[in-house]
Amino acid sequence: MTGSREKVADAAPDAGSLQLDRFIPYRLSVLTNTVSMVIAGAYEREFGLSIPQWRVMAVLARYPDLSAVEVAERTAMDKVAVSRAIQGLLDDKRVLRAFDKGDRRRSILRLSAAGQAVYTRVAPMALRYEAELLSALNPSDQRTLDRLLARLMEQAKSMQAR
Amino acid sequence: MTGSREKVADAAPDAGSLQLDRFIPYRLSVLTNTVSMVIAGAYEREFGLSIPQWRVMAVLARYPDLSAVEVAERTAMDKVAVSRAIQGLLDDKRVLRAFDKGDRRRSILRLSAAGQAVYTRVAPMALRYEAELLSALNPSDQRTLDRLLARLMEQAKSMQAR
DNA sequence: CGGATATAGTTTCAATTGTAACCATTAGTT
DNA sequence: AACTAATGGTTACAATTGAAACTATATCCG
Repeated sequence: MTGSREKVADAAPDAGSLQLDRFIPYRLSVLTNTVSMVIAGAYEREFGLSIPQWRVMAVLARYPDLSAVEVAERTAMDKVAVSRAIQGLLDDKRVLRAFDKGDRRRSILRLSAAGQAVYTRVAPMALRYEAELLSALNPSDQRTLDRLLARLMEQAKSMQAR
Repeated sequence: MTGSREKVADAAPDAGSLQLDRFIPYRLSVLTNTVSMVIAGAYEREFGLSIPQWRVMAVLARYPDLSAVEVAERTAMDKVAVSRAIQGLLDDKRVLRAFDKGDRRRSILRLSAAGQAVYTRVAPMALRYEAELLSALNPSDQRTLDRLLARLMEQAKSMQAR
């Protein structure tokens, strides 16, 4: 019925045959946005935390006394984003800041008691969301995902380097 | 050596043990951002196209004569983003807009000849980037990725629904 | 018909984000 | 010491994005 003659019809011939909903970068983007919105909504609702703030708290919980640039490295955020997240956390008294004796530019950051308290509640929630997402995959596929993400990240970084 | 007593040490005990760089939503986000930046930079540099504009063109190439909301559905963008992308494409004369006879609210969008010409150059470039990214995986892993993304997207949508 | 409701799309305004410029301090060089 | 360059961090400004309000048209229902 459909294709006996040429010149389009309904499904266009298409340069190199690209279909958006099969295009991996697009699918990654949609997936990430959906996941982020779900989780960010919960952080915000329950704790008044933005995603950047959450990331900063997560690294400070595990590695206290980092400087802002060290936080930036470990969160894949730029230093401006880190500065802003920290400012908010300082305002909310969830982070304490000191400055290095030997190098007075360098800040030394850690969670306050209040920050710790918040963190011990956010972290399990984050892990539950992750677990719920991954529950769509069996354990073997979960390990595979882990591996594929690592490889893709490597490759993406090398593409970025050029 | 390390763990015979409790109460911290250097690597914090951590609520439920969360490590940011092992946290899937974070890794997805970093991967997506990296990939998007690489590709968006190329679209912008070579064609003056934003990612939203590129998405709109991709669906119109394949499905001409959609309305703006139909474009929105097929690009996972909201109607404001679509409206703005289309405005830019109209300004650049890469998209033509007519209005439905029977329902004059409804627009009917398609690529102009110039838009088609651009598209036939962008699409192969997009596919090359995708191929380069995926070249980090063997064919079997590529199929697996496809499957896992589909499952995760399903699950993310169902989480969002609540 | 006339009034409420819904839909397509745009505009407006606020919040978020990115880039560049900017202090302050430290390190290197002569 | 004095000058330059580099580093840590913040600020300022522009661009992007999101949410809500708005216009126009169409539909529903009495």
